Amino acid sequence: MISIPKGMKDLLPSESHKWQYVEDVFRTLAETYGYKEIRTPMVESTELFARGIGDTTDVVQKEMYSFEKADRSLTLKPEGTAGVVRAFIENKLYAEGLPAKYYYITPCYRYEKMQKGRSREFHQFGIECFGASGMMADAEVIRIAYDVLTTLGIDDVKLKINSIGCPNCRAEYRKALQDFLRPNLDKLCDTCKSRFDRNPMRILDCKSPECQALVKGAPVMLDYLDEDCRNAFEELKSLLDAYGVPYEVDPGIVRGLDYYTKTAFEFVSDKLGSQSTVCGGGRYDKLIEQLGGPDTPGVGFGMGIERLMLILEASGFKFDPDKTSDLLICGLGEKAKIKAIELAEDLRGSGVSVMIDVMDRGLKAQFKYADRLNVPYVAVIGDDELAKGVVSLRDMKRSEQKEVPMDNLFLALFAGIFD
RNA sequence: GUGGGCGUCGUCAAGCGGUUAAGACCCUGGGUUGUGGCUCCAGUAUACGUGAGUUCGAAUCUCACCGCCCACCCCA
Repeated sequence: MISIPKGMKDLLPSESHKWQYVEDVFRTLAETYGYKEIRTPMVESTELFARGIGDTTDVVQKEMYSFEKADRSLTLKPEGTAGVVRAFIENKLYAEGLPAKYYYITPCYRYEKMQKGRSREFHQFGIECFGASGMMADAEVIRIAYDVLTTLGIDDVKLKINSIGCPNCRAEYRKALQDFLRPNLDKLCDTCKSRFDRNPMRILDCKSPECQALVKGAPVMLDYLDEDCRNAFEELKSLLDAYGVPYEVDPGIVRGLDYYTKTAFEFVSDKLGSQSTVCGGGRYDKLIEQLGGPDTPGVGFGMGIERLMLILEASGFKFDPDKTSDLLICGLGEKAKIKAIELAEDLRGSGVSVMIDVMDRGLKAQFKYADRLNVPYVAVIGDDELAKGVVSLRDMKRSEQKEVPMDNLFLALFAGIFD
């Protein structure tokens, strides 16, 4: 047997309607806020991610699915933003006027060890808003993510926000933090020692108790924001208030992708095991320029669909039952089968979902089949019905049956003849 | 890359050194030749992850490998 590669998962028919529902909620909401869908390729130049995400990040250093083809290094997209930015620049979409507002639904690939809420292929939907430097955009982006969650009935996810400043204030903070930690450098855990130079901010949310203790009283990024960044953060908070989005400030939120500036946020849930983030995002004012575009600010988020599903399952969300068809037509005998096909085609032309048994089974089996698949109506055509020009239409829920003229089948189905 | 847990029919799940390896669900057929869900009966299945070892004898004990899950790390 050839089995599925590790870290991959089939989305089976019994689950797909749930995904369709969730994706539809997102799509609809994004468009409600004026965002348009953009679809970019699965495969991009490796360099796009190396430069965009940052070549010191874990994602780029050890998690990318990269391969060589015709002397080019290509990579399966590990996240959604870089591709959208590339498309924005390459197609000169900035010439169409700003802001540019896009949403996407895409698979992403990261070569990681699997656990709850984490797989090597995962799906993400997200939005990007390019061109706005003010916090109105950040607040709107966060509001949309919040809207998706609440529309899906999720009320126990917490929003954490932070500002990680601009390159200027961050450099200063970084120094202050390193000065604070340096005396105890050798007491930090091994991973944190290696973080000290590379990314000291990560030490702040290390889980080892020793590091936690050493980090107590460390300087906080928020205290090192320059005036512009500080004002922006204050403005963001009041705009979120205006939108009615509850949040808590968490100085520990540090996004793992290098391109973030100022606003950083996460929606976290306690239903996800140790992978608590269902949605993450923030502002990236230098990314577009860094990738060769005009100096254009941006802000966006990505939401993990698998993780969203885990939350929905855990909170007992009731999806609409998956209904296969509206009607099953049973033709008994050769002539009746032909008639069944004609009727079925006719109804399908009117948008009704109709099934006909293709296994040549007995009537009883066909009724079982309809029952198993939750088909609400069954129409039987036998010799009697053929002679009279009717079908025996059965309402499966009520266990009631009536003869209906063949010409009237469509009307009968929607006129509530069993009422 | 580093830890921990677990692998018995399609699914759930007994069994813990000697059994024809239970049971339930699912599926198929039947209980008046054209009617489902409930009930009754019957039927189908190459189920002990793989390979060695211990033993008269292994699903049951040992080891290795593989796979799955969870945690560290990182993130959606």
